[in-house]
Amino acid sequence: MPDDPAPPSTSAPADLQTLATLAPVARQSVVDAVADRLRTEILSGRLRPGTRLPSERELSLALGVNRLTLRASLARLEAMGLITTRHGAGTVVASWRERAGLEMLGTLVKGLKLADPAWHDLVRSALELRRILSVEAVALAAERHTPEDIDAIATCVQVLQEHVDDPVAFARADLALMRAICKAARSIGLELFLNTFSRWPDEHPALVAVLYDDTATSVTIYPPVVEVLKSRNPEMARALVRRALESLDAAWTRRHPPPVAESEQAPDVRVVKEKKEKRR
Amino acid sequence: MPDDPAPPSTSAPADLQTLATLAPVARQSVVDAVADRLRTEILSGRLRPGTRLPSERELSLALGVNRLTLRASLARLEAMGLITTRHGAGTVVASWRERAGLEMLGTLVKGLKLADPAWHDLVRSALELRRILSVEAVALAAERHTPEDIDAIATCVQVLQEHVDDPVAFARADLALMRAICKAARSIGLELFLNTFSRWPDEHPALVAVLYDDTATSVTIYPPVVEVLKSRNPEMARALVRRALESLDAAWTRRHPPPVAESEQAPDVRVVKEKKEKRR
DNA sequence: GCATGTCAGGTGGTTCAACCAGTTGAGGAC
DNA sequence: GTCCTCAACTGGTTGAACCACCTGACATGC
Repeated sequence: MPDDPAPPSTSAPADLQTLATLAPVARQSVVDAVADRLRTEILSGRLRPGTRLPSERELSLALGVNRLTLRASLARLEAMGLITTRHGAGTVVASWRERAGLEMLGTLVKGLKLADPAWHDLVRSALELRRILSVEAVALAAERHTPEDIDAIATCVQVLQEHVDDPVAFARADLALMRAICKAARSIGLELFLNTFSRWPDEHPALVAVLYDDTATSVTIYPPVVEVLKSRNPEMARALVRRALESLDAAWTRRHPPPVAESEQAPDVRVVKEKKEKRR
Repeated sequence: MPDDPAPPSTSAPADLQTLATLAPVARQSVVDAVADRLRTEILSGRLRPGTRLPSERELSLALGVNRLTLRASLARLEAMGLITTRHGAGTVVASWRERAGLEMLGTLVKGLKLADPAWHDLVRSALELRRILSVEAVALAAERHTPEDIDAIATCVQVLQEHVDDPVAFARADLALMRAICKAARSIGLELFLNTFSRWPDEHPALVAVLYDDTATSVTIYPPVVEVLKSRNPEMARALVRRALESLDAAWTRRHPPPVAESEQAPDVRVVKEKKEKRR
């Protein structure tokens, strides 16, 4: 290993800097590996919706794993809404655009390169969702919050300001703040919605780093939000947050322009044309 | 069986009416049964977040199923974000309010009675989410739609008007319309968001019937929406849809007033007090 | 000719017993 | 006291076997 960056060869523990930089070892169970493999095949479009998978016995043989292990992978894919299994009938690839949940958004983005126009479309979509969630959560919180809620939110804002230097930590703090606002909005639905994004700092740190690449500007919008919450005026809150986030998102788009200007829609996300009303 | 409603005893096939009324037999696999059982225990609060489950060997013995069957159930619960397993360490109940996805909303509602204040809170939350989704989807669609989108949407509206008499069919058509609008909005995120609700007619028909209990009024709001879409004015679209849905939701709340007026927040959804910032 | 019932072969679902692999904490060596 | 070792847990994986279910081809009856 000639070019490795100085592995500590002493018996003394490595310094903190090294430890912090050290990415956690990517350990993947067999089940994970198989599930990832099949997931990629489906999301990339190589396995089209409606395609029938080989039987579990064949597939397990082909992949070199035990049938029960394969079954665990398939169960995971089914929970994600990527396949449908029927006892005695077989397993078919489902239409993920119609069945998968929001958590698929992060997975989809991860599977694409930065240069891909589809990547940009997905990230734009994610930003839109965040904007929608934030605007409405603040509006509802403006109506329903208690003094305790305001305290919790103010604390979160303070924590946030301490992490301007680290995008991922900033994102985590931002999401903690959003949770406090959703709690103040008294909406379990919004909280569950938020949960989808809460996992992003852990599961997609690279993506989060790109999204929060201007924490210095982001951090300026929060104090006014706290103030407008106190005013208990949902309309004013809505307008303020919308304006702030639209300006943030516009700045982000300027920093990350779509790779191909002339293509109006992403050509690489396979939109499977299907007969409408194929109900049930 | 003395009071059964006239089971057809002739050899001739039953009339269509009877067949249509016949609910599909509720078949549940062992894995489903075990997963449901544990899910209920967790969502009801009898198994608190942080509680460590018995080992798989013990639990499978106690439930009278094979360990592999139990494992399949546990895998399902983990996918739902209700538990966390660590190789060698054990399985602990997770905090579903911080981990579960949006699809848990329907499950939560299903587990409660209509008389429960918590039921009302959850349904209100669901209505809020639908309103948010619809308003923003229409606003984005107003900016980005093509003539083909308008055609598809108009067709959906037509289908919708044919199902005013059947709440569940109406809901299905309403969701098909929403999908068309989300497609016009060019937002995969909104589509995935919508997918959570798309399963409701199949998975929670009773709930859907309660939500869509005034299809006659609902159906009147759609033609203006199509018109405002054509205008390509997102602000006007936003305002129109918001006003329409707020009025619909208010009427629904008048028809279904919260069971206990004085309790400000639902006491029955166990809000587990946890130390903040228990990060990672 | 056509509708109906039967059944073999293939599918996913479940069980069994055994072993592999990671975590934890008590206890011993220093 | 600190550190290492290791036994005794935990979940993860395997193989073979059997059960439950669906499908389509085929025989049967009208």
